[in-house]
Amino acid sequence: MSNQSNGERDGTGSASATLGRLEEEACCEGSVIDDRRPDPETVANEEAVFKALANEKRLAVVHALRDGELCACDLEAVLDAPQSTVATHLRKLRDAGIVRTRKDGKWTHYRIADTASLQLIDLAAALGEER
Amino acid sequence: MSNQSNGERDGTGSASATLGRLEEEACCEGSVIDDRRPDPETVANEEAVFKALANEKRLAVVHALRDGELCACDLEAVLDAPQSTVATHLRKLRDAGIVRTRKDGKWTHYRIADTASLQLIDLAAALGEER
DNA sequence: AAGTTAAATCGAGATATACCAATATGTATG
DNA sequence: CATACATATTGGTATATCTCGATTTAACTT
Repeated sequence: MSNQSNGERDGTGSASATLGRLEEEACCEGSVIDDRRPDPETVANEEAVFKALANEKRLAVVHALRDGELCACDLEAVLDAPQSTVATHLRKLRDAGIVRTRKDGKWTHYRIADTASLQLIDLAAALGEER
Repeated sequence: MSNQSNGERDGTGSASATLGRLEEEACCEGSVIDDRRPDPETVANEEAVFKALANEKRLAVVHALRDGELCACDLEAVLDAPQSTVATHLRKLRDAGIVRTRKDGKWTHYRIADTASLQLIDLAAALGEER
């Protein structure tokens, strides 16, 4: 596991390398920092997706939709929660682009928008197990 | 209220099934529901992972660690936030199993625990874009 | 041991999210 | 158009999470 037996030199390098002895006195360089800052827009996208899925009930909805679309009333039964609560969660999943809706008369059918969401969830489950 | 019409066939005449025409009068079956309920433990695992990543600063940390481990002080600089704030976020990532630590004297080095986390983030970014 | 630095933890106020009853909107049907 | 039903939205409260100064713990250094 750990890895990092590696031995990469931690980047202190530079002048200290010339002396070599006791160069352990440097940790925070300052040069690294700028390079490691991620693109804010990318992070915002990721955050939106993760927030949408960071909830027990919304995850249960996505799981329920794995085998095909369901109407809101079915999902209400699956979650066993008040109608307004379920509707709010569905709204958030929709806003996040995780699910799409199909209107059929007075019913609204929900389905997974992109199978990538399912991959995402499977990955998270795997990661979560080995905690 | 919730429940209400529930699953019983709405009394329009149970015989409707025999005719079959205009059988669009049924949406919530009741049979579907039980089959579609996910395993609570699985959902809990997924939720823990998604919660850990559903935060701008913690995502920035994971991104920063893509290219290799960094010490807490480096991450403090990356996030540009007070030390205690950063430490709290790192604690959460550690509790969630997203990162691991290596103690080196007075420094603590953080690294990604499992590259699956990176896949996870890439998937989320892709999903987030096409919103 | 006293002083210094890195990092973790604590405590409390600020912000966000979840929950759900009540209400509103939309769509059929009599 | 009155009624019933499916779903969406609203508003207020409960709960959770974020933030950060202050404090503590731990590992050096002199």
